[in-house]
Amino acid sequence: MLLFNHHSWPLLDPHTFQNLLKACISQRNLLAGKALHALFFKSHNTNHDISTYLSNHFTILYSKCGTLRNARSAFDLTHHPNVFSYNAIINAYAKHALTHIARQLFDQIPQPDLVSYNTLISAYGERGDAVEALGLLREVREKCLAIDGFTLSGVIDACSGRGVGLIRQLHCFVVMGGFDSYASVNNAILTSYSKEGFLGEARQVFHEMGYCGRDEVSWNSMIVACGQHREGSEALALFCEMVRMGLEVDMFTMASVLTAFTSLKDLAGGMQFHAKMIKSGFHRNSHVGSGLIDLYSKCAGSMLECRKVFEEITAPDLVLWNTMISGYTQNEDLSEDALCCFRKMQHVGFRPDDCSFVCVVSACSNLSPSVGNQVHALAIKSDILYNHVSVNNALVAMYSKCGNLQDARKIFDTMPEHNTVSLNSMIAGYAQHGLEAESLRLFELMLQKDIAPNNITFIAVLSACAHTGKVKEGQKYFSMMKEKFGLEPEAEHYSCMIDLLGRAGKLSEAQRIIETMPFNPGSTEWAALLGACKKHGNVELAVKAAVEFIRIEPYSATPYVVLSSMYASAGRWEEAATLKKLMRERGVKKTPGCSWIEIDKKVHVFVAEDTSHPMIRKIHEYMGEMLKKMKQAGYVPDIRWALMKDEEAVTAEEKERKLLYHSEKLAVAFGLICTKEGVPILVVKNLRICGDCHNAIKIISAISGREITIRDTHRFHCFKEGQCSCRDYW
DNA sequence: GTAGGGTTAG
Repeated sequence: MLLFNHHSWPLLDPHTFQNLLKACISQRNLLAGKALHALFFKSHNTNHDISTYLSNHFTILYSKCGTLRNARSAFDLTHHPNVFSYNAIINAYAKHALTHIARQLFDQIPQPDLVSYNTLISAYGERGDAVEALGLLREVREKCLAIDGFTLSGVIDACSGRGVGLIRQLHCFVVMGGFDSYASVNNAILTSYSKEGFLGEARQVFHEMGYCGRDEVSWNSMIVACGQHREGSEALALFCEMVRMGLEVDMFTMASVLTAFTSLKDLAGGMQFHAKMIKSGFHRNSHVGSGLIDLYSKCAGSMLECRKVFEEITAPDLVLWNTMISGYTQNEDLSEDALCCFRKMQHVGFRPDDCSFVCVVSACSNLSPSVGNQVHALAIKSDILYNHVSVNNALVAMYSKCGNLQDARKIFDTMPEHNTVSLNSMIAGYAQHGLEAESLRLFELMLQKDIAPNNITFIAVLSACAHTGKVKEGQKYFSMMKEKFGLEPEAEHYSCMIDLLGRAGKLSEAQRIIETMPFNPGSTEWAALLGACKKHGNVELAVKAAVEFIRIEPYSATPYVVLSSMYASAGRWEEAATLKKLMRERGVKKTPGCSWIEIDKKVHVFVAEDTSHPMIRKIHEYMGEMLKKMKQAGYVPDIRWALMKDEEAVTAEEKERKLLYHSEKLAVAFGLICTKEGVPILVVKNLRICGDCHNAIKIISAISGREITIRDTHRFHCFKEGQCSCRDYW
């Protein structure tokens, strides 16, 4: 665009120079801008006004082009920075998530104008800091500056995710102030309603905008809202309408449509759409690519496909990398790959942002605790914890999943502020560890502090009640959900209620829930009922639950295994054998039990009766000795838990020996051998802990004087001085 | 000189 050379500079009059710089700014032409900057230094321009004008505009240029360092030095060289260049540099810091520096600069502006306020509000909006954003809004009003659409969309964005009540208030404010004709404001309101789980309200905003009041962003936002609420066909209908109306369809639209397919788990539809996009070249776009990667990782579980998509992208951006990391994270077996991807991303020059950390930290929940510590250290070094509640939340969840409730609480107590997710993570952490009193106390605190609970909060609260048999409380919270907070219970809440009632022995009430719930019950609900039947020995209801379970998930071993062991316990051997035969014929395979433990940053894996570990002889010897002591302390092996192949005729002694070599016992024994007196032990298991192991480890904890924690697929069992944190209610 | 639409935690 700029054809000149520096020799022509003396001939370039200041106004032409100004115009050229303006052109650089509007076209974001960094290269030409830098050339102009070099000329500016050589020019020794004596006109003070023009010189000031130009200095200010160089700050704006660099800020817009995203080169923060250049922007800062241009800003520092400006003797009289005007409000324009202040605003530009504040925005640049905000875009780099350096809100505290943005704030410092804002405080230096002699007379901040509305744009200054808007810029800072949107910076707080980006990090969801409602308190600061609302404070600034108040200031704007006190100064009698006229609020505009930018102000409000920033404030709404900041308040998004803090409960629908706040959004309703803001919506009211918008209508009263006559801002409901601003597309941007309506778009922000629409999105906030959707994020809070209120699709109806989002839809209403969209409809009230009318065709003339909408812009492309409105359509895209509504498509995303539908996708998030699994209204995929509505999303697609909107997309078709957009095309029919001749509206511009861009990368955002494409990405939005993809979220609809993903939420519907409609892989085939998504793939067709992918094919169409290949024809139009959209598939090379990073925005669209992240939608595609999300689709393939969530619906196909195929990271291979994701990698193919990734390789097609012309200019991968940070979001694309984050989506890849998140894809690996969602697949528990690929947590290591998530970590690799995180490293690679940094290697090619991307600085991980809050999202990257959130994804990688949650992958660490499936890895050894020391990896989590390392990533935590990196987060501290990257200075990301101060600014991002989300990363702190992920750390709380990671530490509690890794069995380290103390560190989880430490982070929770030191984080700069709490939001709904923070409370959810901590409440769920306590619930998983069987500390329901702490869980419920925190929930009450949440209500006192006016932090709005959401669907996830209630899952944690209800599961805390279920884990400890607090039926009445559970029922109270279940009805509170809808009555007090307008939250519609989802399938998972019904599962919790079935679990709560079932475990407490109220089987018919649990059955009634499953029969009357407003969805078709899935395998989770039947599994909860089946588990309850096993606990309370109701074979007839168990058969019904198992049949339904198998109908939904024909290849899951759970219903077969549970039901056959129930038959065996009831002495109904023939039926137990028939079931096992059926299982074989149908090719249903039982997942082998497997436990792991980390010693000196190395993970040791044990499979039941596995003899491949180099120290296995020593472990067996140790267990033999331990068994003697255990028996003296009153341990009676519960051979019902020794699941044998039906054709094997086995003696009680053989069964006892098999029990002794269950994976969790081997891992615990290994831990006891390899660590010093008094060091707590953490073992992770891929299935639920077996009843005999539960009993045995209680006794081992007393004999060895150690704290032993087992994390199974349902919860934590923390054994100490002969007792388990679950108080045997599991 | 400033916004709202793609990825993320429980």
